[in-house]
Amino acid sequence: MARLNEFLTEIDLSAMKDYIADNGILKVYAKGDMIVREGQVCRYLGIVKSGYFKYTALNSNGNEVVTGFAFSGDIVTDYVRSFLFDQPAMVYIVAGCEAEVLIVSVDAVRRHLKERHPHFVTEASSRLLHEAYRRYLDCHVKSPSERYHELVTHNPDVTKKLPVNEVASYLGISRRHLNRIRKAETDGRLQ
Amino acid sequence: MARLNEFLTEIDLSAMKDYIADNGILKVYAKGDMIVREGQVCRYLGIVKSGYFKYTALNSNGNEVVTGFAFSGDIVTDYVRSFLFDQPAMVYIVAGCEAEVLIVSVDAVRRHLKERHPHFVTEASSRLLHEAYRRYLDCHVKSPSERYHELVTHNPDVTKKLPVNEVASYLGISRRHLNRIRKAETDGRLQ
DNA sequence: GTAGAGATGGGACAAATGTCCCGTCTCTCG
DNA sequence: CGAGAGACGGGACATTTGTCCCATCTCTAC
Repeated sequence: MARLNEFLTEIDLSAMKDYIADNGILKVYAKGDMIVREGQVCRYLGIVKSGYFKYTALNSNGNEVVTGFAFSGDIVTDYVRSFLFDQPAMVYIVAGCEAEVLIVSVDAVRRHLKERHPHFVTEASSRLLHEAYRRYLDCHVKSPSERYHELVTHNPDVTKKLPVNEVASYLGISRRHLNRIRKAETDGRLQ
Repeated sequence: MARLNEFLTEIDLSAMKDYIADNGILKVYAKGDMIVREGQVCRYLGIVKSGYFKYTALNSNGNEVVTGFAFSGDIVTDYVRSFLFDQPAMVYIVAGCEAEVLIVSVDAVRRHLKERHPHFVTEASSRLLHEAYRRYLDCHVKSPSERYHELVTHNPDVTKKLPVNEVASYLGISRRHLNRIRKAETDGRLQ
């Protein structure tokens, strides 16, 4: 159940995780604290120990849109831009509630992996590409309610623990509409 | 203006392209012919010499949804599933009109790159991940008309040459609605 | 305990988007 | 030239989805 960046995917990140477990220091984030802002390069990489983070971006109206999450046990960082290319992040990474994270510097992990696990980046990028591609196709091919039902079946815990606002935003719909989808579901089940 | 898979991105694929230019054989596809179907592993990899291809998938109603294109000069193949993992494609690759392609086998390219350009996959996967991620964010953050306007400004030729149906499907909206967006645009310009 | 903040479900209405359909236009084929 | 196929723009209407709002509920701070 490892998640690098916000992709809910089954990638073997043990090389990276072991390094963090051995070298990380514990940091506590209050709700709303950010690991990185859009436009900043993310210098840290962590494993979530408690609480959760959301990845967000701003739309043209200046409203926050949730693009992904990192829960307990997940790796949290801006892999795609900061880790790979030393470029500023396109997203914010925000604590959804008080959260503990074991963090190390991106530079240190990069050095370690390059020396000890030279194929890590090839593997991780390829598998994340696979996942990003699947998600891209999902956006095109599936309706919001289809995606909601998949989320519920694959990650039942997620939909229960998170605020409705954030789930709706993640699905690309309004809170009001997610309520409608949920109501239709329970109504259907009651008949 | 290289495109690996349907991602319109500026990746240096010269190593791959040079190999195809030297070893490829020319194949002609009629409109509607497929390079690969969903569920098949794609064994070929090509450079489009004339015409164009569309990447498509089926939604839950069984309707075709366009997820990307490959135009003249672009590489066309199922990189994410077939090339990387030898897994069956999640998409169809269909000739949008009569098209000529210089093709080689995926196996041959893979062997060549592994020997002569050992960093190719790391590079290509990382950059495609970057592009796939950007697109994923776009889906979340931008409205259909915002995406239409970006498409028009970045690829004006594309929107002119393609059937309206296919552009609309690629943008994730109906043909009717794309017409509305276009009309609003010209109306605005006339005032 | 109590007041305030924030999350929640849902009503009423507005806006966005899809579906169906038609007349027109262009192109090909005979 | 004439007929049929297919792409196109857009009207009319239906459906989906968003916005605004409110009453309720829970939790926290004092």
